Amino acid sequence: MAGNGFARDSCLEDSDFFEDRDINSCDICNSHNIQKNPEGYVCGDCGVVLSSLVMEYHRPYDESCIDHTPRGKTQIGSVKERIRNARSIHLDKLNRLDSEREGEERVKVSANYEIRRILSGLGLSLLEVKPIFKLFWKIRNCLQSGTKYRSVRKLAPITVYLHCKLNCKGINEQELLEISNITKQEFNSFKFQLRNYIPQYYSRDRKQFILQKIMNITMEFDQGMEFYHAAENVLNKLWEIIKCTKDDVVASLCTSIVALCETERELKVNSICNYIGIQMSTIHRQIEQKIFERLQVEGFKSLVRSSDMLRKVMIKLGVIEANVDKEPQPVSVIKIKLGNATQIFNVLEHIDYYIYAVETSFGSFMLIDEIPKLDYKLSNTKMIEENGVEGKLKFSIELEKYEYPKGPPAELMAL
DNA sequence: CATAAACCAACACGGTATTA
DNA sequence: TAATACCGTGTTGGTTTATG
Repeated sequence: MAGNGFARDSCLEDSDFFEDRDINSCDICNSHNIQKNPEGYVCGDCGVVLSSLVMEYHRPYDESCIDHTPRGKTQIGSVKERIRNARSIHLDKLNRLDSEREGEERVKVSANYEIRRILSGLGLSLLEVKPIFKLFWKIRNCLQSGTKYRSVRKLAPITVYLHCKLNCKGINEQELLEISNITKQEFNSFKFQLRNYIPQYYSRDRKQFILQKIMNITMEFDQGMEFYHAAENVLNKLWEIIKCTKDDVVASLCTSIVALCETERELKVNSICNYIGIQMSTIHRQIEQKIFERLQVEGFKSLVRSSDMLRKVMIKLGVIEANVDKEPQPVSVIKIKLGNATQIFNVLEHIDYYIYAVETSFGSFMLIDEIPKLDYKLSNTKMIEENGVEGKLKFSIELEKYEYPKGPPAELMAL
């Protein structure tokens, strides 16, 4: 019998031996009146509980016993015994509960191990293990058992990634995928599902993360705080237009705009892209689409060739300051066409802060940020340039006739 | 029948040859 | 060597299909 399907259970021989053993006499009085109850064998005459157990405990649970089991748990009888027992269903349940608990504990250990492995593989600080594990456990408890992302090998890298993103720490997605046991498809499809488990991921403060990147770029190219603040300004002013892409791209876009708008143009867009690890063509397309096409500024040739034009647009939008001394005053008229404005409550921001979705003449919506103090009861946008203090050019948007949004789209002149 | 996985289309992004 | 053009690949987010 021994050595059949249960060969892995090293105690099988013992249990067979036990089953066959003759328990028909009391250890003390040698009476043959032996009663069996669920807990053990009792002598019917003297009431002594016999040392022979109804069930064997193959795994010692007594502290004085040395625990040789690799999994370190107490097993309730052998498989055979559990099946034969009258209360086998109950025992089975207990056993399952027990192994479940063990499984969860094993997951905890291997998750910690895996998180450490990934962090050190990426050269990140191991101080973050605890919060990452917390996040891991939180997500895991949201996942139904049987879901494939519950496995440590898949969930751990995702959690590390999330933690870094949520805490504004740089993380290289490619490296992460390389050292972890998860495919790109799985990683991405899970990222897509994330909003169900970690809603704050989608409302996280991306700006902070991007600003960190901008700071890195500033330091890398010795640009000084002026450059940083200019890029920060670009980020804030154009946020609603440029935000729909990766954080890295937004950071490089902001710095590239500032670099292109500088009259000397010492800092090359190319080198920014190389540093961040994106392609220059990405910035090219971003500026072409997000800036020129969105604002319907005609005449974009290519990234660097159109940098003068970009500078003019930025000055007109009040994103960067005009250099009054050297700069010839802009002559060309830049038209920004906007349709009807609709007021949207922005849940992510302060309670009395509104952004406006403006339908452009080509159907899509453009969001205008940073106009919180306007009287939004008036609509039909009209952009008016104001001469503010210190010769700075500043725009405000006047909203009229909000009650009649069906009127013809207003063509706005930003002059 | 509910949920996860696979599929798909649009478009964002990256690689590279060519050009200035 | 930087800038540009072009095209292949990757990503996204919704829809359909499979599965238990």
